[in-house]
Amino acid sequence: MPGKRASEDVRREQILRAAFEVASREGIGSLTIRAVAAEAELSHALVLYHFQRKERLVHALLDWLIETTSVLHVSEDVSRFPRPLDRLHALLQQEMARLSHQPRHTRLFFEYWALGARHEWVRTRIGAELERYRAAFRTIMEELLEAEPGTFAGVTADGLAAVAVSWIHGCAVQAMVDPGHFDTDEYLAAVRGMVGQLA
Amino acid sequence: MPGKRASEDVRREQILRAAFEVASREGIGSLTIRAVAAEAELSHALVLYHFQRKERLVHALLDWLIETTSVLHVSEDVSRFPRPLDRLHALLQQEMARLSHQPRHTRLFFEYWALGARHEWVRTRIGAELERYRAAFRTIMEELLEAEPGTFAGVTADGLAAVAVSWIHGCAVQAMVDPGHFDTDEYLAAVRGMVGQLA
DNA sequence: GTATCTATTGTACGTCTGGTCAATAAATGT
DNA sequence: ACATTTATTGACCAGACGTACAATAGATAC
Repeated sequence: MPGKRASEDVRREQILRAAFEVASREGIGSLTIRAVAAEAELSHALVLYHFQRKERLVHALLDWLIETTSVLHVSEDVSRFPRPLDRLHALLQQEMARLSHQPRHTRLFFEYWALGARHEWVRTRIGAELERYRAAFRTIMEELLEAEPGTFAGVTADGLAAVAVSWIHGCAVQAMVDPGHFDTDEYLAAVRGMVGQLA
Repeated sequence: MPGKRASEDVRREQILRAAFEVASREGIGSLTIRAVAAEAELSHALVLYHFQRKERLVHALLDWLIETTSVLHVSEDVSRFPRPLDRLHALLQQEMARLSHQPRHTRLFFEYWALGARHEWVRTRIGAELERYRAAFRTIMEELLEAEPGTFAGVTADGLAAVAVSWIHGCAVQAMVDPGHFDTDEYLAAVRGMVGQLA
């Protein structure tokens, strides 16, 4: 009674895509082996054949999510600004836009983050990814500190990077809470007002 | 075989406390009627007797969570500052400290927020609470705009309030991601640097 | 004291879950 | 051509789940 065959890689990818569909549509809590199998139009025994235990599927989905989410990248649009402050500005805008344009990825990432409270593997995996994210901001923050030493007395590049990451997350939450009212430009206008010298 | 009796109010409160313990310890996904009953040392049938369906228990827990979480309050410590900018500063610090001192409430609230993506009742309930939160910030933002009209050209009090709420959320996420490194004062020092004129 | 009400319990049912396993057929090697 | 490997499946299991319900005992009314 077996159906058509496929290579290990192809099958795993197919199953992970189905898992993403289920998880982002119905939540990680409703991510069951049978639901994934139904989404992929396979038997649930086959899902277990490729992933052994549910836990491994959940972990593999987090890896897949991180890999397929477009990572933070200091593009040319950002790096062409001569002033570090303008580069930071552009980078923040880019990241706000990116997170609000990949709402399903972002939301699922937040769900995994919540899951991390009770599962160490998830917590460390997400912690590592956030550290990478923070490190990307740290570079631009070091340039900022060097360019305007007087303005940031007693503040480290690490501290600024953490604030930037925190800002992005708060922005992402806001965009998902109130997607109708959320507008990147309007949001940045408020930021400009609050942070003054960036304007 | 029935055990000791209690009034409706006392029993409901007891069950809701047990539900909070279970939900904050093991997550909303693991919030089962039987687990709540075991936590409260009652039969699971009694939990259903008082809440009819699981869905109603989940809703009642969200109400309980919102009611028992210390709400945003402009205390005297905040309102005694003459300059609106200093009041905003103090209010942000107060809220950052509050959220990081009620980590279980805050985390559970975020879990409900994630749940809201798929359950309309949860979404509207949380939306209403966030609106209340935003409204509390709006007052101080209006005073800020009046005091320093030049600095905030084209920015509305609503926009500033949304930014403030977003900031608090980002801060809360950061505090939970990295509770060891998180320090309110250090965080605010970075904020002062970024927002310049607040210092 | 007796009857009524109601908070509480044990039990039972049907469903869904993660996981195991033997059977099967497609692919591969020889 | 035949033997071996392996991807795939349906059937099955034990446990947990939400929910329903009759039975029971504490409280209250009369």
